[in-house]
Amino acid sequence: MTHMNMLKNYNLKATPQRLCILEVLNSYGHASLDDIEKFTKTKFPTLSLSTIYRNLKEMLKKGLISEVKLANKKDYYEIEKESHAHLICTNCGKIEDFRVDTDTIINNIQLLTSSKIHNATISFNTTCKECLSAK
Amino acid sequence: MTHMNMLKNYNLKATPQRLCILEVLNSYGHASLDDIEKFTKTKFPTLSLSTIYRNLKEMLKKGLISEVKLANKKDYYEIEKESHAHLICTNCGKIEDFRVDTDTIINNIQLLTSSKIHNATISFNTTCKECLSAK
DNA sequence: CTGACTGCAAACGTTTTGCACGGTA
DNA sequence: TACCGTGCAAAACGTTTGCAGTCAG
Repeated sequence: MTHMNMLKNYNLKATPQRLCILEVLNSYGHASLDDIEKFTKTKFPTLSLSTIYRNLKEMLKKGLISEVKLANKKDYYEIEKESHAHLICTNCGKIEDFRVDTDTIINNIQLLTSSKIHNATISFNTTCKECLSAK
Repeated sequence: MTHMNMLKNYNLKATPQRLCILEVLNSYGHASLDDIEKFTKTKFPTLSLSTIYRNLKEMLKKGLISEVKLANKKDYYEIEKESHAHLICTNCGKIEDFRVDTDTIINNIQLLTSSKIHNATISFNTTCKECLSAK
């Protein structure tokens, strides 16, 4: 789906600024506020920080994007997609997605805790394949 | 182990302020900055915010405590303990620990990704047992 | 054409810092 | 006693807001 249509589907006007933010998120996979600011400013020198803040908030509220909070790291933003875990390389800083079958985990823990589980957030600190072989 | 000894083991002087912060973390299980400020101020009206900030930072660096970052929530702090997941009730806000066998999960993902996994961070949004039965 | 969106600047809340004093080991 | 830790006030930083002008639908 085009970013244009994504915005329309969530009832947000397709402004150049919003398209530009989605473009960063899409090409970076996971982008911090600084990433977004730097990237957008190169294409759009007048794009203001408040616009970035306002739009991230708006898109978060509508569920178009989601926020990734990691210990000892700044927050990252990503376009909403099917549930996945994050692999963070503590050596090179890279963040990768990894499909995990959360349904099985969730069912298990639901039984063990007698609670209703809505969703899971999972991340791993790693040394990635590339960093391992570089050593 | 006493809080006094915990501080000594990590080469931190056992000041009343630090003991008080550890006392909140211990009794709350998970405490936000506001929780800590409110609690400490009742026992210690002059205890300053900078002291709280400085000490949390110091204890985090030494590994005496750890930071819990949750989506749509402020940060929480907890005394470092064996690895566990967090169950967050989206109804009453309560945060509970839950022992999970991360070793099995970690071994699996290590094989699948050819990376070295150091640790896992896992949390679940839930409706807890009590909130479920209250309905 | 109209309401939603933007840029700018100012306001705001949170975290950090400098400094002089006080307390732990 | 020496040095680390504290309280206070000010500075720095990140985020939000008000407003007037602009643009997408």
